[in-house]
Amino acid sequence: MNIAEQVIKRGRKYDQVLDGAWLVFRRDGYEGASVDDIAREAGVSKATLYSYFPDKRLLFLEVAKGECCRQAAEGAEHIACGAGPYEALTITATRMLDFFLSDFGMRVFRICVAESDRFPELGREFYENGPALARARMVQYFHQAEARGELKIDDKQLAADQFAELCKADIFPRLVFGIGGPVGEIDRARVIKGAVEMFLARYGVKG
Amino acid sequence: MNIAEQVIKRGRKYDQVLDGAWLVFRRDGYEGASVDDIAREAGVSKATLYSYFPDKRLLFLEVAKGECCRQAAEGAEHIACGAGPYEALTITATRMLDFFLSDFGMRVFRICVAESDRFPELGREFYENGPALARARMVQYFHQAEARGELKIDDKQLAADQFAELCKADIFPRLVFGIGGPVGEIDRARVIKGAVEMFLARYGVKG
DNA sequence: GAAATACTGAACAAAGCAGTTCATTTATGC
DNA sequence: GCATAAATGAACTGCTTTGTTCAGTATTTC
Repeated sequence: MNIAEQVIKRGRKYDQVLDGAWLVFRRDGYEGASVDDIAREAGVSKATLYSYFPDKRLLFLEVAKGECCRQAAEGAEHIACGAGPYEALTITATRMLDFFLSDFGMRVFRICVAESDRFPELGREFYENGPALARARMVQYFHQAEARGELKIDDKQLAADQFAELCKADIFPRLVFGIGGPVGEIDRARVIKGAVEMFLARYGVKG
Repeated sequence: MNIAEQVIKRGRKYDQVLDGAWLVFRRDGYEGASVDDIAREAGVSKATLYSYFPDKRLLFLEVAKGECCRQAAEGAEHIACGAGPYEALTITATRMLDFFLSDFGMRVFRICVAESDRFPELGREFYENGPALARARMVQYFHQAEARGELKIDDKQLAADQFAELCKADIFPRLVFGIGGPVGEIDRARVIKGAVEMFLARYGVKG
């Protein structure tokens, strides 16, 4: 299946190690995760682990990069389908919130923030494979919508950033700081509707 | 000066310890800061430190709480002064960005995110003494502005959250993930103008 | 100036950590 | 079935960490 990979990094339990490491890292963070824990969780001896990766730091980087790429691949579905801008934006906002609210999204964000001193390249990697891609896709959509006379946007990049940010209103601080229980469907709908309406009030073409 | 405090927590170098601890914690994070470092930085022996605080965890909590309160006190200046909504919102946005962009704001945010598992109460403390206060003040301003016929807002809380979020557009991700160098005055002006214009397009009363 | 209190510095125990080593076992290729 | 490569596990080094202890020194306080 992946002969090339097995040649490059010899060993059949390579993926096992990565999976276990990702599990432990996202559970305990970088410092909190001990190599013994990772080896145990991966069902692999520590010696095996160290035969793949020279040290903990590089293991972490490899895990994080892999996750970023996987995330980018999954998010590759196009952002906006047909219909009018109201529907397209609503769908986009829903997708974004799905990501923010997912356990995965939150973990990745937390780790990036916490370890960006130790791993400067990590934040960049995540940003370029996540938010930056989404933004590029939005800008592209804005061009099309503008050509159709649905929207009128001068600074499209800023508009994309604004929309992404609007989707986080209320919800994001609550998540990040752990306030007020789980975010319900009602909260989500309120924020999404608010974001779309605000965006269209600014950039929509009346008609 | 503060006799009461000195009675409660005896010892003359109490504040020295708090100051040193805050310095080291914000520089190295919770795990990264060693008690020896803190004691050295505070100019105090480790034994003295441990005579004030039973353990590292509680020292950190005390430091963090103190900083949150101090921050709340400093931010108590009223958010919006006279003039029209455009000017008032611009001033508010500028203040918010000042905080986000400050070394202090970023540190606090990073620590809250990183340690919110270990210290659940910390995120709440910060949120209620910071963002929540600012929001309350904005909601209050919205009421006044609406009474003056300047704005028209149904869900004022959401509007406040949206505005705060708009101020972070582009800038916040760049800071958090360490992308693209320092944020310049031009970037700031662009985002602030964009936030105010978008907000007024949605909630402003045409005239 | 003397008694009470706060502080120091250095050593200490106990635990946890990353990373190494190696004799032994297991799987793989031919 | 045999040779080679991969994996094991357990012990071990060396280091850092938190938190304690205590004999001695500085600072208050009256």
